[in-house]
Amino acid sequence: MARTKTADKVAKDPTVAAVNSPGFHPKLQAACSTCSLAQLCLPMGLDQADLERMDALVTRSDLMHEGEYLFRVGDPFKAIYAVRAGSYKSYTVDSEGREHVLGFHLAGELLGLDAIYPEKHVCNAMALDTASVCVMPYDQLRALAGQIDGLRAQLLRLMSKDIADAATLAGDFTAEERIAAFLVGLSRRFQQRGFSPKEFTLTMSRRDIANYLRMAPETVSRVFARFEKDKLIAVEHRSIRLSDANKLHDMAQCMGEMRP
Amino acid sequence: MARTKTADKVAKDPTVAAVNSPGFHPKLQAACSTCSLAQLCLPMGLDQADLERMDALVTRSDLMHEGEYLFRVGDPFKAIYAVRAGSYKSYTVDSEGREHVLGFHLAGELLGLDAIYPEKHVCNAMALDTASVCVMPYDQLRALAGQIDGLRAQLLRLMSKDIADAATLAGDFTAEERIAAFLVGLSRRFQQRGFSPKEFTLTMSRRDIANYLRMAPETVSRVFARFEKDKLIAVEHRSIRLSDANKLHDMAQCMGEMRP
DNA sequence: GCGTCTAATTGATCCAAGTCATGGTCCTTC
DNA sequence: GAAGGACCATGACTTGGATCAATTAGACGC
Repeated sequence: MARTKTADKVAKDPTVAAVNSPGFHPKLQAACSTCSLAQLCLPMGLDQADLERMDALVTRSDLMHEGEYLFRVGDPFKAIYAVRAGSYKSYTVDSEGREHVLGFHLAGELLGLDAIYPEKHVCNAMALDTASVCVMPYDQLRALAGQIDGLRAQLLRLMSKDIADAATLAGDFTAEERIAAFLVGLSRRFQQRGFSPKEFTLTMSRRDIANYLRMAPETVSRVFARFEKDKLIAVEHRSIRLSDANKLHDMAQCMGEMRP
Repeated sequence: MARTKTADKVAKDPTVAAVNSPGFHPKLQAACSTCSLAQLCLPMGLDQADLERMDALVTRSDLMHEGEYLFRVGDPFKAIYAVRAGSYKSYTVDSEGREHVLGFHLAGELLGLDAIYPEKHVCNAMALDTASVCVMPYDQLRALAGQIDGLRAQLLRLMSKDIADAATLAGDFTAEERIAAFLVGLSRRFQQRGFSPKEFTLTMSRRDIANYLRMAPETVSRVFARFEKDKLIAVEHRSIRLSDANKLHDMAQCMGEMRP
């Protein structure tokens, strides 16, 4: 069945929209020049002088807690965000009240790129755990991207990647293929961030995973159970161990890379 | 059922890869400064002087015929293309041999953006009818985007739009919702290009539409038939008349905008 | 420690859409 | 203009995964 009737209502009560709320005043300088994520993030490849110019425009948000919003649909678009720590999900709610998870965002990944065109946010971004972001005011970022070739190139690269990844996700694949690709993609992303690619903890609920992968939460449970029976993974609550990454990789192969 | 087993093999024989083939030498200057599509395309909003700088880097391709390739998976990424006339489809073929249509591209729309990150093409782009493109060598384009604020802004806007559109398409919707959104989206795009939003001709086959929308070709036929019975549309071969655009729009509402 | 709440699992049933099969229509091509 | 071949439409049947229902397991407050 194509559409999950379970693509259900928003889980959490709308709590504070941390960054755009009136009481929020990011003041802390961030420092791309000393950030361990710089090689995954926008400053990739910049030299020391250019990193310092980045530092001048980037500020960090306060710590946000699970369920808090970074931005909401309709908020004016002011800045691109880079996840500094923790993780976020982005999602929309359609006119039928169904929720659609667009992505999960880990440290070093950008949020808000889809708001450039309409100049307002078109999705909600919610912290999945204790998290924070670097705030890059778009006008300033765009201006700096005019001056620094490497920054401009990397911004375009990262947007290009988002386009390709979204297109892959849109493809027609079975539940098993999608889940395998999801796990393999997460594994790779954790590895890039210096964590174990074999064992990691999911910060998102089964419901969010299901919603992201266009299936019912029950299907996620069942496929996890089947994968466990087939000794591909070991699941316990939200911690996952990939026991047979090769087999999983084969199953995910058809989707190529995926960036959940 | 999630995956269309009918996500079938490539339809046409691989014919000449027109632009990247050895014999292809685009020489004709294109002229953004006099192009009627400039307000939809990359040069949107540029002044006369900047348009002339665009003219200097843009060349036009020869006319291509139905079934010819603009680029193929694995081709080195050299340029972004803007559709000048006619239409293209972009698609991948996965490791199981299933075809996945990523999009249909009309005049003024860009092709090749997903190749920036990997520096090679990750999909095939095939002409659906007699068509041509403007060729914008990426290195030069990126350099010029550093110098012209409006060009940089528009490039980022268009990529932002692609990200949002791909995410929408990835969502979980019924066959009827997806087809309604497809028709409404096409209608709007034809209108933007000065054609009737009520009556237009599909350049793509039912099979391509189905593949793009993640369903079987039979489902497209059946939904078309149902829409016709309900007096929403009138179909004859590949020409479509939207008889009740409002109703269609309501059905598509849940997907927001869509750019097939 | 005990009640409450929500997330997750598991089983039973159902249905939207996929698959298979047939026939029709419109091109080409020789 | 006959033969071959894409397309496309439509009916009959099947099925992957959704839905519904019941149960269990943590998490949190008091």
